Amino acid sequence: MRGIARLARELGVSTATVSRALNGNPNVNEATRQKVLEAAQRLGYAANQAARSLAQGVTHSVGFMIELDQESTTSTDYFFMGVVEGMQAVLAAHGLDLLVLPCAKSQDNFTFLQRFVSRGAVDGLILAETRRIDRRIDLLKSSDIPFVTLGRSDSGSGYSWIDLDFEGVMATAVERLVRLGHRRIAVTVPSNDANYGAIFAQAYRDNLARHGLDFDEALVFPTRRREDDGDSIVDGILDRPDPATAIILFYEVTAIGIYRRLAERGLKPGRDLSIIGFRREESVRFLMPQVTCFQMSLQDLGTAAARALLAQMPMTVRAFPSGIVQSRVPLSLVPGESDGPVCLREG
Amino acid sequence: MRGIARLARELGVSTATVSRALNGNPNVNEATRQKVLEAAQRLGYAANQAARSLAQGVTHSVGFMIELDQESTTSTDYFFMGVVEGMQAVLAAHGLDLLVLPCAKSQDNFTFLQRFVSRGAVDGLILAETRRIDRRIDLLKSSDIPFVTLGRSDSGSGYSWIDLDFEGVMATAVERLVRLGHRRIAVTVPSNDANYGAIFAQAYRDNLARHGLDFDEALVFPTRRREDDGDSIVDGILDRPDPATAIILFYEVTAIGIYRRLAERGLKPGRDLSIIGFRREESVRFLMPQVTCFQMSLQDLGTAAARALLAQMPMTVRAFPSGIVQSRVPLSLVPGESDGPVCLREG
DNA sequence: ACACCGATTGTAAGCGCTTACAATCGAGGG
DNA sequence: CCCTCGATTGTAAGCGCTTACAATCGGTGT
Repeated sequence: MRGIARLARELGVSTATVSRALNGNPNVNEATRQKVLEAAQRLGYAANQAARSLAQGVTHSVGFMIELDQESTTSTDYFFMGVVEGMQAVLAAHGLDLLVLPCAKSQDNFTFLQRFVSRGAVDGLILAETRRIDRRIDLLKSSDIPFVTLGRSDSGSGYSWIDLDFEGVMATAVERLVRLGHRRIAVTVPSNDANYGAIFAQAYRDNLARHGLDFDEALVFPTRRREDDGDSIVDGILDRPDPATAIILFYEVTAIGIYRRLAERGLKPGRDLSIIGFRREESVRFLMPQVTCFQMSLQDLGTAAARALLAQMPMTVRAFPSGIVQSRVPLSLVPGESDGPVCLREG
Repeated sequence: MRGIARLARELGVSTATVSRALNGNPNVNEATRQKVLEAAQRLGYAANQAARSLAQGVTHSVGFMIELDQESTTSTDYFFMGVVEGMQAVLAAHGLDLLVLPCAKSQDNFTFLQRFVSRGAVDGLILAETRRIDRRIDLLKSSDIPFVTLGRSDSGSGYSWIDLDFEGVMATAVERLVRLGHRRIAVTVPSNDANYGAIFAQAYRDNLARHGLDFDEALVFPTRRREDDGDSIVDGILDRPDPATAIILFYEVTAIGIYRRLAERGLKPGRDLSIIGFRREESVRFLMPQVTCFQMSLQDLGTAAARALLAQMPMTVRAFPSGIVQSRVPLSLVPGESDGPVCLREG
């Protein structure tokens, strides 16, 4: 005999009483509860997870699905750990375990997710790297499992998401540059299929318009998250009749290549070309002059996502309202020396 | 009625037959199996995880416990993603799910682990950041759950571990520097309580001895994984009667601070001070001159750990021998320009 | 024609826990 | 002193799946 039955026999009570005592059920004599807890402690007993889930119909755990991208492993990860930290803290406070579920880029992320969902392995899900069109969202919507996505998609609106405030970032960046006298502002956008690229690009257009600036397709540079697009960008910006005087980077690392190319051409970042990076990255911290960029708390992003999830989960106590949450976490500007007043030196 | 029973009724067979068909049991008529599979597919059926685990006594999942260090979140993560990728691939090929279990630095990692173990939430475990003395290892040894640690500990030897080949790295580094004429070689070691620090330091002493060099406590610098210990290191090395001419860094980022200080003193890395870094890092890729360092495949580390775990799990098919595995994954030297022949300029 | 056998399927007993419902007991009310 | 009621505990029916064991059936050997 094992498990709860053993404990029960040991104490001369029924398994029901043990179960109640362990689960904080109020219908147990306090003295009895103490005896049970003591014995459980002494025998190192912990309820079997599977049996519990089966009987209760819930797992007390939520999954955070991430995708492992062989190519950019060294980068995305760095992003997630902070986020996971925030999530974990909030979920743990509500008695939920966070399971990070890594999906290899090579396998179909839809099938991967489906397995966990249809098997009832988790009570809730958080998705990362949302696509513009993402079947996973439809899947989750049609199943009845609570979920939150990190990033918006175009898959309708009846669900919760948390995203970065790309619009706010872009508004601040453009306004800052305009104040400094810039009228021709270039931009880099991610070249992958994640939705944030489209959002970032749209925010760029919107904010140019807001300041009465013309949009020029030639000033938009798709980049990957690596430092070596500097040459084409710098040359593309400057070697034209109406060169741009500033650029906003989606990936801050791009600054490295740009700095390099500027140096080769005898130009100085901040004077001959103003540069504003988006999300602050570890590997760029040491670049001089420091890149003006935007910073955020990854932990906050995580806690926001966790809370948005909890808001949909059936539970008795909750420190915040329930329902659908759609919000953008703000980033703050970290001024550097990579931007400055437009340089009046004429080509 | 739901689950397997529904499927069974739908098909006019017993639940036992459905279960057998779904689980690849050979005692099922092939035609029947096809019908079952087709129906399951059609109805989007997948066996309930909890019920399955309860009945079988196994979960088909393994946990990878990592610790979230608020301070170094931005760094360690980057390490894990590659590792997770390797693990996931191997485990998935054996029908196991990998669950990454994040433990907040603030909570007791022993209790955290214990919960998952005693609740039977996973069939196997992989531990990261092993301490010299690590109660978790004793816990796992006394429970009967298969496990592997990333990193050695002093907790006996009857268990599997995978570690980096610190000894090999140090041997190569010292030998390289000795060949270049260096006789006074400094070292930085991590200042935390993980076991690898002690191992690295010991390997340093051993290899100095091997080449007949004296060990000097003053040339050992504890550092954290950040760039700003450069001043004290450079000054500590050079402002002494018998300055060191080379240094081996545990954390490659330390090179950034060192370069900076060297520059301030009008000195050049590779000429006035030879520098060899340990594990190659993203954020140092752009430092000039490039740091000579050691590189490894994080994926390989992950696959090695996963295989070592599988070697202990009860299973019928396995592509490699079972038993305890203790191995070190090698790193390869990436020559840069940060080291060179000892500079004969006399103080 | 009969016992026997392998292939296939069904029956039913759990796996360890939760929980609706019944049972018990002592106290307070009439 | 009997009845009702609240507090506490026990009983037992599942939760959805696996699997040992029994049952069925068509074919074989004699």
